[in-house]
Amino acid sequence: MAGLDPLIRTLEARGTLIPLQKEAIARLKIVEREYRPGEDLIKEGDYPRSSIAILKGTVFRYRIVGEGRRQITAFHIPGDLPDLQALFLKRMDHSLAAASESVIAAHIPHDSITQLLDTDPLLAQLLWRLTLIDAAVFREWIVNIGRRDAVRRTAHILCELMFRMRAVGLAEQDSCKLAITQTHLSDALGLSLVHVNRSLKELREKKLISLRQGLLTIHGWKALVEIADFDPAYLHLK
Amino acid sequence: MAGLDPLIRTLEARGTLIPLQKEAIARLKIVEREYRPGEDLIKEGDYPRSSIAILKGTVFRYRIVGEGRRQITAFHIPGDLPDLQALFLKRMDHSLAAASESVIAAHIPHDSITQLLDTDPLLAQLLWRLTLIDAAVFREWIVNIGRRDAVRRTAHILCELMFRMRAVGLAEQDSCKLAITQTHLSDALGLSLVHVNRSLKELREKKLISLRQGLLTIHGWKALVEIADFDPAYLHLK
DNA sequence: CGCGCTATTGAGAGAGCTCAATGTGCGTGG
DNA sequence: CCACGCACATTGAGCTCTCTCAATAGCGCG
Repeated sequence: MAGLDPLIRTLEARGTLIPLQKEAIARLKIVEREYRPGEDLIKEGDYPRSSIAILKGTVFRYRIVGEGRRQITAFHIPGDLPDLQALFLKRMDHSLAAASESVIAAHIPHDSITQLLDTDPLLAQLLWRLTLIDAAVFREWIVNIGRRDAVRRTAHILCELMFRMRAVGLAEQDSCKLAITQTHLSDALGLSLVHVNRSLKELREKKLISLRQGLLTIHGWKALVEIADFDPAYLHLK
Repeated sequence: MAGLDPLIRTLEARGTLIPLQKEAIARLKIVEREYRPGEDLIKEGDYPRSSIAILKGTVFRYRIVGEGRRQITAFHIPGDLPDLQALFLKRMDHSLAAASESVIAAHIPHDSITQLLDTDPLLAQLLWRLTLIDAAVFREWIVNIGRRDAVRRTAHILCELMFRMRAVGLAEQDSCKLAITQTHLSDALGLSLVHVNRSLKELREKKLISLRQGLLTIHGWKALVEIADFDPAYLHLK
């Protein structure tokens, strides 16, 4: 029963589920699999036949461009469905990988999702909504990379991650477990590793954050939000 | 009857419509409205009660950040549904404006869209698919802004726009009408106006493109695609 | 104990930015 | 029909934010 609990929490943070729907989700036949740090869950060009729900760990989407330059386009946390779009966009146009910690993912066959959608239009709407929120986050990332300098940009992504972890009950106090390295951050922010390190240093020296060994802590939420110009409206949480 | 033809062409470029579905779309009650260059169609914070189908002209989505820095997150061309997400994400988290030419937009009440979705699950899937493709384009923009230098980045967006115009029959030969200025491009690419001008100059001097008075022409498609590292897979066209 | 991954710091180089001036085309009023 | 205003495009020049190269440090694990 515990299996898809994270997914249910994620759905409830963004919409409403009645008990019957939770039961239907809990009844889904899933295959759990563990992935090593850095391992790909799906590769660009794949045609997945099931969708993934993250149960544990951090996952990111990425594309390699030019001569090995990597751009991360999203981070995903437990409860997320990072490849739901493959339900209707058959071919993967990007890859999905486990971040610095081993990841446990539930594979849900497309067939059973489709079946669920057919019988429950409201749940279908909620899943659609989830993909729309993904898109809203992508837009915010465009804004972040396009128009904020390195320190604000770094601050913004940390605000987003903490906010999302909180929304699904994965943060306690001001801390949450986030197994991402500075290399991940640099590839997500379109910055160099060195510059991310210096931006983090600046935030650290202002006593706003600490990030080490997979633990993100925000000591000065208010000031960080101010620097980042962070407005959580785009996350469309309840 | 001519009203929503651009929308039908856009849908058919990304999925299949049977005659019955086209008729249902053609029967939708719409209100057409014209917008002056620069005018907002929708503003951040609005709660739209209808969705927009662009019939003529170029539209863009944007957000203002910090001290008036604008980031454009998408361009939209005739046939596009640039605010379809508002169907399930009630509050707009960004604005929508007409580019340099007057725009004609059809307003389709959410009620009639919802009704259509309820009675036609396949059409619902196609519209869902449309929003997923939007998201794929957002991802590509993240990659473009995050990891490509100015010239490649500029080349890439021009490839995308031309490709999309072609897909809905709005390009002839190597030219298409695109009423966007260098200011729009700079806000879309996360570059300064001056630098976009210089990037365009470089592409122009290599005899690859020309862009003036709202007409984009690509003289060296192959070389441009090469420079841009452009792969249209992310547009998920048929 | 040493390898490998991640983080940190220094320093020089460069892509892209800002400020500022000039050019160009078009619509409008006299 | 011409002068003017306005929006957009172009070019020059100096500056700065961010990058790359390179070296060092810290930590966990076999």
